Amino acid sequence: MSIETLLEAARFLEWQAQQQQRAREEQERLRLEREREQEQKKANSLARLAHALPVEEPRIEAPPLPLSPPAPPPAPPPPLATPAPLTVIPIPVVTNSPQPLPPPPPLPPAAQPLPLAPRQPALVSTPGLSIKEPAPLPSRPQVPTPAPLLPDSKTTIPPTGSPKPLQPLPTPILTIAPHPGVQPQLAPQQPPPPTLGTLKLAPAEEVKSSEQKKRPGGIGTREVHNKLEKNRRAHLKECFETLKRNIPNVDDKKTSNLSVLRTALRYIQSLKRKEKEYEHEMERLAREKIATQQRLAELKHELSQWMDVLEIDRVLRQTGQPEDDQASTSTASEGEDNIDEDMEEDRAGLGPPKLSHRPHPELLKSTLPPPSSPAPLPVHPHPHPHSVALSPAHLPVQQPQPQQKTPLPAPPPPPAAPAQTLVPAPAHLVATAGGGSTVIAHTATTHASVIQTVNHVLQGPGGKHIAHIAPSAPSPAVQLAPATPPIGHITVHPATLNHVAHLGSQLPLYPQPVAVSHIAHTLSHQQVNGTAGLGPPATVMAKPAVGAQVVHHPQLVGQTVLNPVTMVTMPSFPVSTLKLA
DNA sequence: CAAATGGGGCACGATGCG
DNA sequence: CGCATCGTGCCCCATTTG
Repeated sequence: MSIETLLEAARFLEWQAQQQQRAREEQERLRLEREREQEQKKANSLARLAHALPVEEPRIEAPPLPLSPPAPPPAPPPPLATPAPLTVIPIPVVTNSPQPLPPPPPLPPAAQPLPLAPRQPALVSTPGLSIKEPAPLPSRPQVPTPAPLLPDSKTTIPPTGSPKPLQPLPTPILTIAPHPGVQPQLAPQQPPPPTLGTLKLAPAEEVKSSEQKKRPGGIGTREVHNKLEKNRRAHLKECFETLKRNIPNVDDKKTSNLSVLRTALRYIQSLKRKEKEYEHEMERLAREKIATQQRLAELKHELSQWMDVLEIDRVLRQTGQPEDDQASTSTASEGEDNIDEDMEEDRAGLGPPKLSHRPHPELLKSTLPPPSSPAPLPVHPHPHPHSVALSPAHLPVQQPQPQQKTPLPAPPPPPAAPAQTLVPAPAHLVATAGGGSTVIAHTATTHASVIQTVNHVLQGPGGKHIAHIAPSAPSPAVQLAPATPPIGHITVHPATLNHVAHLGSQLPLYPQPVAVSHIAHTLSHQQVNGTAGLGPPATVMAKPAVGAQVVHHPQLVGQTVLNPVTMVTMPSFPVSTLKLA
């Protein structure tokens, strides 16, 4: 026999088994009905019922049981495989055979089957059989092939010697079916078969019969239940596998279900911890963000305030001293004129023109020799860091000299170059010295007030203005905000100082003209102080004593400086801290 | 409405395997 | 020996039936 034939046989058996099962189910139903009827009709029905049971058994037995047990041993897998499905099926075959007799042989001891057998075939089997008969018929020819296989597994079949080869199978099946304890007895021996759970009338066990009655569908109750249970376990296993796959660092093979659960538990706990950590981190970042935003808002607010003050200054200038502007511009000296022109040019190109001038009257009053100054120097307490206008103001003052008068030979080296230091550094405070020498103290931040101051200084009659800027510090002495960074630069030193320039009240005056000898630049706060950044800015301002701390600017030495200006780069400080001297 | 019935799940014991 | 698998009994719950 080829494997194919075996397979075919197996298929056939399977199909047959299915049909048999159906038939069996129907038969059982009918049987139950009959039994009821019988019970009702006959008081003695119990005994008869017992008879009936044996008859049924043979049916069931046929395919399934024999197959399952024998299957493993016989080499032919295909037939074996079939058995599994067949296990459910068996009955039909028997039923088909009009003669229940075949089954009885194994059962003979019971001897009861006889009466029942006839009934069933007549009642149940007939209808069921009638339908299914066709199937069995064809099966018969094929059956032989499978039959041998099965028989191989168990010799029990031959003994049955039933006309149908399939029948032998049933017998073994019966053996399988037995009650839990009986299972081991696979042999077609009689006792097991009767025990079939499906058969309600297990003679020996009344209790079981009652239980079985509870579940009429019962043929396969146990089997079905086993199947379901198997599925459930399979599902359970699958779930464990899934769980295992979702847990990192788990050996697929080593881990038992228990270890999987433990590992999963640990993993979940670690995840929870991480989650908490991340939450804390998020909260921290959120707080940080809020704080930063608040800081930003404060800065913006501060900025707006500065802008307001600046605006006020502008208004004051425009309204209160229009004349001064005109005067200052018109009265500039020749040299100053040139400078003015330069400044104007610069303004045009670099910054808003209007911010350039209008010193504050108070400034002039306080610092200048009162009456003489036609153009008061504005002191702008508000060093506006962002005002663009300031830088241009400086540029004209300082750059023009090299450019116009005598082009400087070479661009000064980055650190020492006056041009660089001067130009970029926004003027903050300006102190002017009469007679053309001017000292401009300025912060690193641009401020329109500086421009204005410069303009005034330059435009003032004879360039002899003295601008005094003093911080709002309690003492008259110039005090810059203590925390302010060091003074940036003193960029230009007048070629000739005819006038006294000073910063604050403490600035020493130059009683006499000073010969043009050098150009100072880039004096740091510390440098001016003579101390390494320890001294407060205010004192620095005063002490620079302008001349004392000067550094030579070879490029500018000997050049004509019409309107010498000394600019001191000062750290920006709050406007509030400054006040006009 | 109570009992019967069916489905699903859990627990236990038995068995096989590494 | 531990673990997985299987079969089975029992229980609980929802639905059906009388």
